[in-house]
Amino acid sequence: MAGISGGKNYHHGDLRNALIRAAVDLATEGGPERVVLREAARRVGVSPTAAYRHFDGRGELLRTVRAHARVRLAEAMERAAAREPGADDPALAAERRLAALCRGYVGFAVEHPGLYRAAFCAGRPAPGEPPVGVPVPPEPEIRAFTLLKESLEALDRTGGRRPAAGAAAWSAVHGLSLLLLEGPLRRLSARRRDDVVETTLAMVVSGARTP
Amino acid sequence: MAGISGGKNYHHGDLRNALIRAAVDLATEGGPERVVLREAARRVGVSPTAAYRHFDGRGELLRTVRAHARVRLAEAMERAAAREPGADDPALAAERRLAALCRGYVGFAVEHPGLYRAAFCAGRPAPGEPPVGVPVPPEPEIRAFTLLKESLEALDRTGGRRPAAGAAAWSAVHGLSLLLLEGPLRRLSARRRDDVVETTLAMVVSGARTP
DNA sequence: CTGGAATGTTCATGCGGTCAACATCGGGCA
DNA sequence: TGCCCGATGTTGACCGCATGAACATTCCAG
Repeated sequence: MAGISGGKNYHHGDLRNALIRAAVDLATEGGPERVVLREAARRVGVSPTAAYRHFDGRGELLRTVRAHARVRLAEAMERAAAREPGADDPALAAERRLAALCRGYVGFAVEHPGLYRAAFCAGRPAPGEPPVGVPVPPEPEIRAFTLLKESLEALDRTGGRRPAAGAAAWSAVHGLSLLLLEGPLRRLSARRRDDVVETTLAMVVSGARTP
Repeated sequence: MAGISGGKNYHHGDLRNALIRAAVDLATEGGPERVVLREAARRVGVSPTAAYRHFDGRGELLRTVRAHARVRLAEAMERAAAREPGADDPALAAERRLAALCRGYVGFAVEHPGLYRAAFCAGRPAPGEPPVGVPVPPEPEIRAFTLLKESLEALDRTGGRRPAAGAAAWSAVHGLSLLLLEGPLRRLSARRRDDVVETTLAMVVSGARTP
């Protein structure tokens, strides 16, 4: 057992998790492209190749970080929705929840740009890393999307809804986040940014309602 | 003059443009991360460092490709809008144009994934490339966005419109494109993809209209 | 106790970005 | 006309990164 014994000298004891933590830190600091195997190893105080005992390579390390980031994103969305006051009218409540989830989504992206970008980085090989030949394995459901879908289904029960509205809503918040983070909408003042966010949310909600 | 004389031996004659062409090809094939200085030079048949006589480094080469890609994107949008039949009702015509522009946008992204991603890649340094210290210079207007804005202004003249609706519309098409390209919406059948696109477009149009 | 399985380390290869020093070419000025 | 300088390429070298092979160190099961 790796138990509480912690770090010996030669054998780290919990290298895998230590590397993940370091990699998540790196992603938080500079996004997925900053997740560099050697740097993670360095931070943990171990030789670069040691990581290969726990990961297939940089790709798998990055995928692990991505999974972590997706969980954090979903948590942020749920927190935002939980803060939202309820409403007597179920239709109104459904709308509010949808908007709150979206706000949580964009808020997470703005507050943790690197992590957010890591959450959706493709497994695309970076230059210097040979491309994988294997077909991409099916990915697990992304909770952030599930939340949006469920929220839209709730709206559904209170009125008409367009099919595929979930993807449309997701497109809007995802695109907005990226434009704010690294696109031409970056360096918007917080005030103007909120305007854009609210306008987009209104679009999402009204777009989901029109049948 | 570099004239028609073309390629001597030692002096290429038009290296800059040849490199740009090669780099655009690379981006078309594999997106911005495939734009590798050494490879571009290789394709042109020149030594890697020769590129430094014409570009500040990989970063500038990539920025040049990005500018090119943005122009191509705008052209695709305008072509799509031009194909759209007019309408007697100016309001209807405006809606149609907006939808057509968006369709052109997403269509370009789907048809030229690499180039599209290159169009919006941040100047973020790739690993192996030291980060630039200089503050990012202001970027020129992006024509794709201008087109959307103008289209929304036209809609405006025929009815109410929310402020910042341009950014909202852009967010939707941009996010949709990325989700289709490298996000969880990739490997959707063409049929389902069209469904999602149309639903998103409906969201954009209806969202722009509600005051 | 002890030997094999785990887990790290060292060494080496190959690719990419970039810089400095050197080679070539071509056109303008004496 | 002829030569020299600046523009344009080339070589060679350095550094970081991803990875794989071979070797070292521990630890635990038998």
